[in-house]
Amino acid sequence: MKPLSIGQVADRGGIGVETVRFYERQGLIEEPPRSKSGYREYPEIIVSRIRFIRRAKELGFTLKEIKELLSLRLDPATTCADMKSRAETKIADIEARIRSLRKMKDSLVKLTAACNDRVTANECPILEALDQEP
Amino acid sequence: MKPLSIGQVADRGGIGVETVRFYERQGLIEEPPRSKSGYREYPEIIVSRIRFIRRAKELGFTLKEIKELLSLRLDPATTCADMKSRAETKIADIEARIRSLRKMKDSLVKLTAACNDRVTANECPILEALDQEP
DNA sequence: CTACACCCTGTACCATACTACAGAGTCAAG
DNA sequence: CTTGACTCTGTAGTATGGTACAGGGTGTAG
Repeated sequence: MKPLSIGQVADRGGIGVETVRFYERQGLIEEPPRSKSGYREYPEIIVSRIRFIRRAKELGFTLKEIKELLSLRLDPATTCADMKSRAETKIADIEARIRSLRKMKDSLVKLTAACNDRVTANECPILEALDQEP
Repeated sequence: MKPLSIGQVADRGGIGVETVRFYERQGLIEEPPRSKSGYREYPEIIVSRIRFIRRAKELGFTLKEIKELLSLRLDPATTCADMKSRAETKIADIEARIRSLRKMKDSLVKLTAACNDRVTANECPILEALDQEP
């Protein structure tokens, strides 16, 4: 089991070398031991750690939240219920963002529909709407 | 029609004084004339300009996009169809973001459902999923 | 032995949309 | 005339998630 260089870790994790160092600075991955010349020497396990980070990012977690998830994972007192609760909070969060985006979309759809009604007129309903009183 | 001070403009527009200056630096509002002591003196119309910015932001446009909308508005060659096309691009954009969020949500919902199935087990399906191979 | 890829630290930079000063000048009320 | 609120410029900081050097040292293949 030879230790991995930072470049090998980056490749296997599907991220950049700079990003690995960035995650280290952010406390998402711990500082690995160094070779006598100062090179970082990673155990294989770090790759799954990076995969964890990537998957969690895909699920909408921020790096700050992922840091918490990672420390939860290491804590033997963490229960499945703890993780579930985090996931549920994030679900609520995502739902709120979806609702907000849907509101934007609905307004825009209404405005473009109004455009269709008066293709010939010079005044544009979109510009008019944007000038409305609060 | 007395000119408005930057503070009055900020109050009426519902934004901060620093933000008014920031918008000026960003080219979203033009530089107003100055009093003999160097104070900015705004015409009333600037307030609707700021309202325009605020409403467009609420619709999901970035400041950069809003800057374009504002210059389109001033250009007499701009047609309602131009505005409609911008709005449609933004709608597509918002829909993509909604789809992406929904994907995240679905994955999280599945994971929390898996949690329910094995409340007694020690291993957590969420942590397991995050450790999966790419 | 030389070339070239890789690694090191530290710092600065990208976009986004502000926000917060410092240090100075101005305006209006009492 | 003083006091306090307001304004000025310019710069720097906030959060987010990286990316890009510069200017060195290291490791290995031919």
